[in-house]
Formats: sequence, structure tokens, C-alpha cells
Amino acid sequence: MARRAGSTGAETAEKLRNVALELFARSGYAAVSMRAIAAETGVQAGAIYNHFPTKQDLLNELLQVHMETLLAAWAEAERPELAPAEALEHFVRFHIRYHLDRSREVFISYMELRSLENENFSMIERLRRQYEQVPRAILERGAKDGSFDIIDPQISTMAIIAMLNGMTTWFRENGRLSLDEIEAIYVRLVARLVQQKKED
Amino acid sequence: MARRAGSTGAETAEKLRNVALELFARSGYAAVSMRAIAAETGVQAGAIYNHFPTKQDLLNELLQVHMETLLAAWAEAERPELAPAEALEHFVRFHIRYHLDRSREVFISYMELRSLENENFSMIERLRRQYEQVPRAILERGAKDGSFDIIDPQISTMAIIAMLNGMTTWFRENGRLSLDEIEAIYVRLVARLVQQKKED
Amino acid sequence: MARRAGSTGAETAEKLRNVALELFARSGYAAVSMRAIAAETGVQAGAIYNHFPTKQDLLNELLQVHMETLLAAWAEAERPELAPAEALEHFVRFHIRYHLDRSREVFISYMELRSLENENFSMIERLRRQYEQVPRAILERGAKDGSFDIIDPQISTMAIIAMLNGMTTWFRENGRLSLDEIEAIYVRLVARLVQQKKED
Amino acid sequence: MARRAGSTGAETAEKLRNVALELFARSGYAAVSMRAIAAETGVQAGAIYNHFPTKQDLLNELLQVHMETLLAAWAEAERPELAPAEALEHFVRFHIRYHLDRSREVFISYMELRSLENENFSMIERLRRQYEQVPRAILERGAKDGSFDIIDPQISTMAIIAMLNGMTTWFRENGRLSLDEIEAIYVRLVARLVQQKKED
DNA sequence: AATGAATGAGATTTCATTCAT
DNA sequence: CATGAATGAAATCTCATTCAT
Repeated sequence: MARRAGSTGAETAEKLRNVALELFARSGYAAVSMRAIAAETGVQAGAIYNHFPTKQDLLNELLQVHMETLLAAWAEAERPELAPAEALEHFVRFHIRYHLDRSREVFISYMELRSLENENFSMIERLRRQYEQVPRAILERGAKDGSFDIIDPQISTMAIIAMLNGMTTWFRENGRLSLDEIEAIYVRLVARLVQQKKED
Repeated sequence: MARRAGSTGAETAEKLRNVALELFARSGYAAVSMRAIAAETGVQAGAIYNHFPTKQDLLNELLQVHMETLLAAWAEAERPELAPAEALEHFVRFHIRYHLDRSREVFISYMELRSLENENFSMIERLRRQYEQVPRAILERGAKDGSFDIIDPQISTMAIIAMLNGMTTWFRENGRLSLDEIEAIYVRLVARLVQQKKED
Repeated sequence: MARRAGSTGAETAEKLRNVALELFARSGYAAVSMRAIAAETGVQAGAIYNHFPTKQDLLNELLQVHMETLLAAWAEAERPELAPAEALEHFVRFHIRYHLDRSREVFISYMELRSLENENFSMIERLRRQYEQVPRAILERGAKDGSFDIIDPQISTMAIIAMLNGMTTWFRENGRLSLDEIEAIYVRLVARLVQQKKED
Repeated sequence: MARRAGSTGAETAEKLRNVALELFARSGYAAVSMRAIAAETGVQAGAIYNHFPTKQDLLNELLQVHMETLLAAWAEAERPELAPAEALEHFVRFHIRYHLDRSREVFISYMELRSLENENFSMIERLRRQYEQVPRAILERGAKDGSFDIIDPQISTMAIIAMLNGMTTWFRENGRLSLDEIEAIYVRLVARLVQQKKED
């Protein structure tokens, strides 16, 4: 049989991306078969290859698009005019909002890095370091102008990112706290890590 | 052929555990084949089944032993007589030391939870929550007696654990900082998170 | 490689059914591997799974189709207008002809019942009992109207069926007797079992 | 560990024979593993090889012992002085009694002939034909002296044996009829097949 | 005579991928 | 662009058998 009426190639590709993202996040790249992705999408396994040359490319595209979208979103959201303290708060809020909306992308971009083959791995790693430079630069700016008292810029950066990303592990909508409340709490926790003076 | 002279069952089982741990940590449970584990251990794939009934059991045993050993190690290390501030420092040092020595166990115990089948999953989850109670109790004790100013006990607990565990991602022996230095830095970062009064 | 030009799915499935039937009859279900079926059919072992979900399903389909075809063939051949004596002769001839044409199906439908998993087993058993009702009903009709002198309807039924099926064990084309002769002999033997009056 | 107190080699061998008989009858030779036999017997798989050189030998011994015991039992039971009619009745009763006591042996001696390797197969076949000679000789004696009216000695023999053996398929202790009653019925059915004059 | 550990082959099934249609 | 059938490799696990202990 040929294409079903009402579905276009682009739609199928998008559905495949979504399903793959969901399944990779839930079970891991290696544990998800092309057939499983196909079944969930409602096509045959062979059809996937009309859209993605290999399984590896499918993962790679997901991760790369994610990282590029993230960086683009920050480029959009960035407010370089802000003082370090406000800039850090702005970043924390941006990061939490953005990452909770794409918890699956975030999850696999940390988990499945190791599933990427060499070239793909390097490219994603590079993008990730680029993003990590964002908070790091803010910390260093704040250290220089005295707004922050940073213990160690590198470790503090990693600590902040780890802390924020940890949220994707346990956050549930309709949990005890609203996203706004959680966001506010994390803003304060991060402020404490850099010993932002005005806090509390 | 039968057993090779000079090898015992316990030795083989231990070697299998070590190899599996290494490979699961490096490539993920689903991506590691029994053949690969066997090859690295120097036995035939079938021989694994003399020691572990299924691949799933092999993972499960690794995780369960890890969690139980961790809890036992803490039970040993715990010093309930310490005031909250010292108790928290003690916990941070314990956690870092213990987890860096077993970074592979820690890694897979977070990563491969999803690879566990239902019953196994529940048991490990339970043990993990039990461990998370350790810092949480210290935080609450400190909140009560005024040593700490805790923003939110639950989130602070998760934030501390996420922060500490993040280390296993980037830590390399012979890096810029020694383990002692890193430990000291984390002790201070954690102290800041709970706004421990005397710090800095 | 993909499908070879000139072969269709239905053809392959049919070839698989035939080969499996032959091999199961010759060596028994448990002793026949999917690889062996594949090799004889000229495909890879994996390709079987495009047509039958499991080995068990392959056996089950063979048995179920056999029993259903048998019942359908009888429904076609049945001549309810015949008097018991003629009806019994008609059944004996039908049974012999049908079963000799499908000696392999008959063989495995008796031998491999035990290889069927529960549900499959029950369904085949039910169909078999349905077929056994055919001679049984004739015997009872003959008992009632006095054409037959039946010793015990149930045991006589089973005895007749066992006697007839035994033939598949030793019958060889080009043996001492032609099929027509054998058929005639069995007709007379069965007549004797029910003490059909006019015989001899 | 060594031998458990209280078990001797001969006892283990006997237990193995019994268990193997049971399992072969239930699931078929090919479907029963040495480990399954061992487990049911309460020993390790390796221990079987102290008693039987191979799995094939285990089956072979069961079948050969069965056929030899059967022939010996008939040699014991045989009453050459009986007239054909009484001799046939005697044989039917002997066969039923003997075979119901060893339904598992009978079952596998028909079913697993094909699982025997060449030499073993020939030997068992020879013994089986020897036993089939028993009723055949009686039939021929009766045909000659006019006690029976045999349609075809060979087919009648096979028919009788098939009829009798069929019983092992459906016979259940505590069924509708007692063994004595069933025996009596079969005696009469067989008498009818050979058109024994005095019957009924 | 038994155990427990091993081998090497092979079981069923799944996989990523290809391609005629 | 999609299907359905195929490949060939590899997955987990089982098997008969062997042998040091």
C-alpha cells in the first residue's frame, strides 16, 4: 500500500522524531528498536529509512536539534545588560522553564551521549560546553565585580547545573509545589551558592 | 571442557560482576551483551548462567549489593552525636569519598534503574529513598535547632544530592584539583545551601 | 537483502507450512529447529517470523487448519440420508482416503498435541472430539434402529478410530495391497465390530 | 560434595530410569533435557553420566528393557496348549493388563522409535515385530483350523494391536468402566474381528 | 558416585537495514 | 513515501557433555 491519505512525509518524520524521543527517554537508545518506534508511529520499520538514514542519525538529529534550539533560545532570551545577580536569576529561570518543557530531550542529551558515535559525540559535546559557558561567564562576571563570592568557578558552575538538572528526575506537575514556587526556591538556592549578598 | 584447574566458582562470579559493572557503566545495560561480558571475563557466554540466572539478575544484584553496601557503610560511618553542621559536613565527605570509589556503581544505580523489571525496581527505589533520608534528617535537625536556615527541606535535599552526584560526571584523578580540595569545596557549597551560620 | 523478485509472501508462508509439516512429522516438533525449517524452505531463520509469530504458532496453525479442513471435508462428504450401515461404510472410506492423503497431518495431530500450549491444546482437543462424534453418532443411530449390535458405543468408537488411524503407521503405496483393497478390508472389519447383520 | 548418605548408585540409576520414563512419555525425548531429568531426580546433570553414557543410551535402555521384559512376560504367560479362540482371549487380556501397567513404556516405545539412532532403532524394531508375531500366529492358527474367519491376517493383526493400544490414550482409572469390564469388552470386540463363531 | 563449573554448539527470537513492489 | 518480505548478524538463553575436585 502507498501513503495513507492525509499524511505527508514531513508529518511522518515529525511523528517519528516525537516517538523516538519519548522511547529513547523512557528506555534508552540501545533498548529501543526501530520496529518499536515504527509500531508506535503507526508505520512499518522500513518507512523510517525514508526519513532517517540510520538509527544513529535519528538519535543524533534529536540531540543536535535539541542543543541548537537550546542555544538559540538562550541567544534569544539572553539579556547582557543585566547585572550578574539578575543575570544569574534570569538564567536559572530560563533553564528551569526550558528544561522542564523538554525533560525528555534533556534527559537523553545527558544519558545518550555515550551512544553517539565519535563525530556525533564530539559535536554534541562541543555544543554542551558552549551552553555551560553561559552560567560560567555570569559567575565570573559577578566574581570580578564583587557581586558574588565564588568558591571555585568551574565547580560552582557544574554544581549549579547538576542541581538544576536534578529537578527533571523528580519533578511532577501537580506535585506539592507549583513550578513558580520551585523556580523561586532554586533561584534562592543558586544565589546562596554564589553568596549573592542581598539574598534573604 | 569442564572447569579449568585453579579457578573457582566464586572467583568467576566476582570477575563477572566486575566486568559487568564496568561495561554497564560504560555502555549501558541494554547495549552490553552477555557475550561481551563473557569475552571480557574469559569464559563462554553460557558459563555466565552458572552464576546468574539472567542478565536482569546480574544487573539487579549489582544494584542491590551497591545500595546495601552503601547503607551499611553509612551505618558504620554515621556519627549521631555530631551537631547538624558537623553531621552535614561528615555526610558530604562520606558521600564524596564513597561515591568516587564506586563511580560506576553510582552511575548505573541512577542510569539503569529504568532497566530493572518491576519488583527489582521497587526494591532498589526503596533503598535509594532510605539513603536520601540521611541528609534530609540532618537538614531537618539543623532547621529545628537553628543551625541551618533551610529554604525547603525536600528540594534542598535533592539539590545537595544532585550536586554531589554531578561530580561523578566530570571528576578525573589528576585533574586540576585534588580530591581533598574538591571535597573541601563541596563542604563549603553545601554549607552555603543550608546557610550554615559560621561559614566563610 | 530484501525480497527476491518473483517470490510473494503467501508462497513463502505456504512453503514454510509444508516444510514444517514434513519435518514435524518426521522428527517431532521439539526436535525440529527453526533453522532447519528455514534451510529446507530456502530462507533465513529470521524470515519465518514474518509469517508466524512463534514456532508454537506454526505448529498450532498446522493442527488447527488440519482439524478444520477435516471437519469441513466431512461436512461436504456427509450423506445424512444413508442408513447406518451405509453411513458407516461411507465414513470409513472417507476417513481412510482423507487420512492417507494427509498422513503427516494426522500423525502430528495425534503426536504433537502434547507440544501445544494450554489454550491451543484445548482448541484442538475440542475439534478432535467434534470429529469423534461423527462415527459415534452413526453407531448410536444404528444401535437404535437395530442395524447394529454395539457392545459399548464409546469404546467401539475409539476402537474404530484407533484401528483406522493405525493404518498411517504401516501403509506404503506399492505395498502388497492396493488402497482400494485395504479400504474394502477395513470396511468389512468395521462392519464386524458393530456386528452389521448382512456382512459376509 | 560427594554421595548423600543412604543413596546407592543402583538406587540413583533406577530413579533416573523412572524419571526419564515419565518425562519422555509426557513431553517427548527431544523436549526433555538432561538437566530436567536430573532436577526431578534430585541430582546434578553431570551425575547422570555416571550411570548412562549418553541421553540416547538412556532412551535406548528404557525401550530395550521394555521390549525384552514384554517378550519375557509373554513367554511366561503364554499357554500354547490353548485353542485359538482361548489363546486370542488370553493374549488380549495379557496385552491389556501388561500395557496398562506400563502405559508410559508403551507410549514411548511407539512414539520415540524415531528418536533412536540407527542401530538402536533396528534392534527395537526387531523386538517389536517379534511381539507382533504373537497375535499373528494365533490368528493364523485359528484360520487354519477353522476357529476364525480372518479377512486378512496381516491387516487384522495390525488392526487388533492398534485397537488395543489406542486404549492407553483414553484410559483413566476411576473412569466409567472398570478395567475388568473394559477387558471383557475388548475380548468381545477382538472376537468379532476374527469372526469367532461361538461369540454373543 | 556426586557436585559444580565449564565448553561449544545451537536453540528461539530480535535487530538494523535493504529493496521490489 | 509506504509496505511487506527478506537478509545476516547478533541477542539471550539452553543443551549435551566433560572434568577437576
